[in-house]
Amino acid sequence: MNVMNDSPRRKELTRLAAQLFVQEGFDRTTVRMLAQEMGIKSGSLFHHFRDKQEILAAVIEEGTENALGLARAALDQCDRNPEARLHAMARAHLETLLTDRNAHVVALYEWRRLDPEARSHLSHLRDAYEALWEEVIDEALAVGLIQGDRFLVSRFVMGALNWTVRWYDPLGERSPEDLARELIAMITRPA
Amino acid sequence: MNVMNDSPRRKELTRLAAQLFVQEGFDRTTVRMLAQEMGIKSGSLFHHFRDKQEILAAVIEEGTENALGLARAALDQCDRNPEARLHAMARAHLETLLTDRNAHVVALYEWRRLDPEARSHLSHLRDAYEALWEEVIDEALAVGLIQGDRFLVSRFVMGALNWTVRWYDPLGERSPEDLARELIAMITRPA
DNA sequence: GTCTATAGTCTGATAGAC
DNA sequence: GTCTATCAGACTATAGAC
Repeated sequence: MNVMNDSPRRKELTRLAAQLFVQEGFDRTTVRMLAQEMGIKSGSLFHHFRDKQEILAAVIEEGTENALGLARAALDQCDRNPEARLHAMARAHLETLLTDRNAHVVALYEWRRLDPEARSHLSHLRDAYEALWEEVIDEALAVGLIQGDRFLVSRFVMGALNWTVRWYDPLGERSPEDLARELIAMITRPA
Repeated sequence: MNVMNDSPRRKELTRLAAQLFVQEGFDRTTVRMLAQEMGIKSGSLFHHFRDKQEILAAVIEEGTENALGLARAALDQCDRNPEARLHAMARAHLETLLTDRNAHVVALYEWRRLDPEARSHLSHLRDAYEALWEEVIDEALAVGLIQGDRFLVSRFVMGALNWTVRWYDPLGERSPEDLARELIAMITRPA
């Protein structure tokens, strides 16, 4: 058994699993469905992952790492303007969720299906991502760009963003960029 | 078989099912768990409901009807002030979601698990509820209380509200009323 | 690394007695 | 309206050959 490695094969399997978990949900996705999507038989799956739980953990880890990396990159390309930074975070977040509906969606919507050990192992990553958000929101509060309670504002903003998965139409006319701009406009006060 | 009736017994069973569906999710809730919670054996369940799907449909119907009724009642107690009406809607929505975490949560989070027939049967109810929201948001847009695209604003607001289920702590210090006030303050422009 | 074959468990649902 | 008993199928995971 070849668990806990980072082989390219495992990466690819994780990517395919993310897709199925988004389409069907974790509970309804069977190991047979996963294996078929990967072009192998269900028994072979357990050479790469100890059990189904480990597949979920791999997907969520990848999704959160990816979101964190993209958010940091987006912030690095900004100047120190709080509105630009808020916008960059919202845009990066929406692109990880909506562009090729993948691992980040699973991280958000199937978190509760993780067993306790995996959850505590991955909570650091998740906290780091949320801390980045709270940092940017603090900056916006500090200059009066937005007002209110830091905790509530960040939860409301992330809720508005995360819920887009439920109604966004990738074939429609609006881009993730459009959504980010409208959301930031909605919550910020005119200068 | 006694399906499609409105006996008090069935109402009570629906209420208990809602609770389990919220705790465990629809897929992970077995008919045996449902039966035990109701104090009967699993076979007896199918005297009240044709199948597991019908239990879900009953819960979602009840949750949406309840939310719709409470929203209408809240609006009737308002004057015509758009901000008061917005606040009343948000508060009613949060109370159905957070006060005794019940059928409305299932309606929002397990909608995709409905089979096509049930979905099309219940979509009228759902649409009526969303229409109420868009009406109130239109009123706020008309007087310049909020700005932006009607469709996007309503989706963002409902996202912020619906996501509260994931982080709200009923034992914490904030009431649904507090949340409603903060959210409306966040999105409205000073007069 | 993938296969076949299957163990062992749990699932939704039914039939018929009371 | 509830019970017991059970069916038939689906599920995760394992063992051992190649």
